[in-house]
Amino acid sequence: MSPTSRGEAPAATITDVARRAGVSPATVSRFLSGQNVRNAEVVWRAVEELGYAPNRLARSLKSGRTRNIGVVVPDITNPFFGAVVKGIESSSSDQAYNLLLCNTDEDAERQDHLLKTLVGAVDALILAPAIESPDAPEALVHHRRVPVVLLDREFGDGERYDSVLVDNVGGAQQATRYLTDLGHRDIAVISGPLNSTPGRQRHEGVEQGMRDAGHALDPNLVEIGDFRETGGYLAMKSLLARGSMTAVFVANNLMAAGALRACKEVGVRIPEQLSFVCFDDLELGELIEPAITSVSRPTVAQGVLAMSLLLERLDGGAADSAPRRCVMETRLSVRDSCSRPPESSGPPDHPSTT
Amino acid sequence: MSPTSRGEAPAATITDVARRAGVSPATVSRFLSGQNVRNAEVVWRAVEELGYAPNRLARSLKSGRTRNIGVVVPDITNPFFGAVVKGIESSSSDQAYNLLLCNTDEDAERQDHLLKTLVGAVDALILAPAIESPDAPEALVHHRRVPVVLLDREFGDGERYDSVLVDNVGGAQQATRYLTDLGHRDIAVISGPLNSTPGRQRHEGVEQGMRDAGHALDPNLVEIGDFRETGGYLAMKSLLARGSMTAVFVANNLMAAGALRACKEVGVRIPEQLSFVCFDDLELGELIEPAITSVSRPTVAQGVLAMSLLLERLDGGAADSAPRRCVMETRLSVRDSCSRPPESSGPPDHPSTT
DNA sequence: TTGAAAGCGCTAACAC
DNA sequence: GTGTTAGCGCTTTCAA
Repeated sequence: MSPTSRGEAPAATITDVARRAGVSPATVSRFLSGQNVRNAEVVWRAVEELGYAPNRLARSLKSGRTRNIGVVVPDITNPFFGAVVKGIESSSSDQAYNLLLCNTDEDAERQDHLLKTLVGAVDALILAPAIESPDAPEALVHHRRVPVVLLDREFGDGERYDSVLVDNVGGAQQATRYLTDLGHRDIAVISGPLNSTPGRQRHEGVEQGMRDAGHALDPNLVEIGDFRETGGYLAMKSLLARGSMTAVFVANNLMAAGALRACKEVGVRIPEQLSFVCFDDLELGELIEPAITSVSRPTVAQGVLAMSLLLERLDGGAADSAPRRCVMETRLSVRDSCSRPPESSGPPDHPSTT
Repeated sequence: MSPTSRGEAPAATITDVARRAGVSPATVSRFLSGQNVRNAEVVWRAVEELGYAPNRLARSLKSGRTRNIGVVVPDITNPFFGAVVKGIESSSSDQAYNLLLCNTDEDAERQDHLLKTLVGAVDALILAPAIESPDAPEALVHHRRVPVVLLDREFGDGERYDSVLVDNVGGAQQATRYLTDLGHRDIAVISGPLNSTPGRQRHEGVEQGMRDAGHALDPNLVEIGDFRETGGYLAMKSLLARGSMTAVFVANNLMAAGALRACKEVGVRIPEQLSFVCFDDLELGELIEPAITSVSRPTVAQGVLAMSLLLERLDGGAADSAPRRCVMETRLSVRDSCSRPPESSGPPDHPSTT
């Protein structure tokens, strides 16, 4: 009663091939792994005729290696991670590794679950931890034998893994100084979660930048977001309702999109009424009016680097060397979203009334 | 000479647990699968103490099932597919399936390679084929036993798989009629590859819409793009150089972004000089000036549906029923990128000179 | 060069 | 309820 008899044959095994070729399974195995075999011709034909493909599961069980690499990111729809993944992909495919791409949705619990199921299914891991993870997740600690590269974010307990990071402090600091140089002093910040590496470091960068100019961050002009669009929107709404800033720094692209939406909704004109800088380039950045000045960083290159660190641990000799920490540089891309503060806020260097 | 001795112990096996608990491996296996066991307490403790986790490879080899689902998309950075993946994820996690997300980069060869390595590693597949695939890839045909759901695109040889699609013809047609109703007649089209389902169908929809209004598509105003940003940019550039259209329909979001960039570069004002419609909403759509009128469609919901079709084949009873073809509706989201054509192009209903 | 045999870790009969 | 046994498909000693 099966629809058609063709296509229903269970996949051919190495034994089937061996039988057909009149040799032992061992010989077929050797042939497949490129060793010299007397009847290579015959074996090859048997393989072809049966459409034989080795069972990866069995192979992995035997060898202990899966040739899979797990890639765990908090949000695959964030263009930043999308670009990183492209970088990872581009340098993994040649190496005959498969990528298991997974999304944690910034959820530590989900991440833990994911890692648990991933261990055993992958030979190595590239992990951009969810923001809520202060320490390495249990699943990771338990299985130290899998090489791990941390991406974009670290754990509080630190330097036990290879990592690929960017100079968050420097980037945010440079952006802030750009604003102070324009004459801004009342600068608002929409930061990311301070328990995440980029959230904390970018915040520090802003503080640093303010200090450089002899100012201090007004606690009343600080908002903490969640690195997501809605967080940025709400934070900006809140700032606009109560704040008196002339400029704002937003800690990532998604929140920046939300913040811009809030500005648009309220009718705040950028840069006339408010100067706007953010960390990370915005998707479709050139179409947005005005083009947003932002802290740019390598994205694809971060992925490529992460992958090459991993490959060194896997194939190369660097298996047991000390963890490496790579920090990549940022660059301020000046566009059209910043100007000098409106005159009304008083000449920066002559404190008038207060 | 190993750095530390701790953490180097090979992962505990079921036999280790059995030994420690003083029972047989089979008993441990039964305990783990929820059967009643006399010394459950003891076994449980042994599991805990050893930090035992079953080897998924061995388990899969035995059972023949991996509890992995492959998701293959042409471009993970396309927000459309990002949203679809979110939908897929949301309905898969509860079901204890892992997602292996893969990117083909619209490359048929890469896709074929991917599918080949995926077979055996997954129990099922959700596939949005690369545009170049006229027929089902060999890897798929060879392994009919894996349930497949086609997403967004079909193969030329058709209805052998479940599929989740949208009404491309209807959506494009509606958008076109919206333009003709506004009085446009010289409507340009930037289509996707005509050998892909959405490319062809959306093109047909435009032709249909033109016919409805008693017009015909001017071959001189048709460009074929590749569904990517650059393709849209180049096509628009080309149109602007030679065309005399008053409106343009762009077949997807990425090309629309490119086309808009081209317009901006050349200084064409939308909608005053050119009305603009596209298929698929644009990322950050609300921030773009003007907001672009587009054909919206379910995205997350498409993912959810695809996953539920798959789960029915996997767990449910529908294993052998006929393939189902689900076509979801689109909706025209009217925004600010269209207006009546400039007067100069002549009154639509009074053919003046010709 | 090749075949026989053992075993990777787990589960499912089958007997007790 | 439990232990024994066999085997999933493959690779890899070990002899020949």
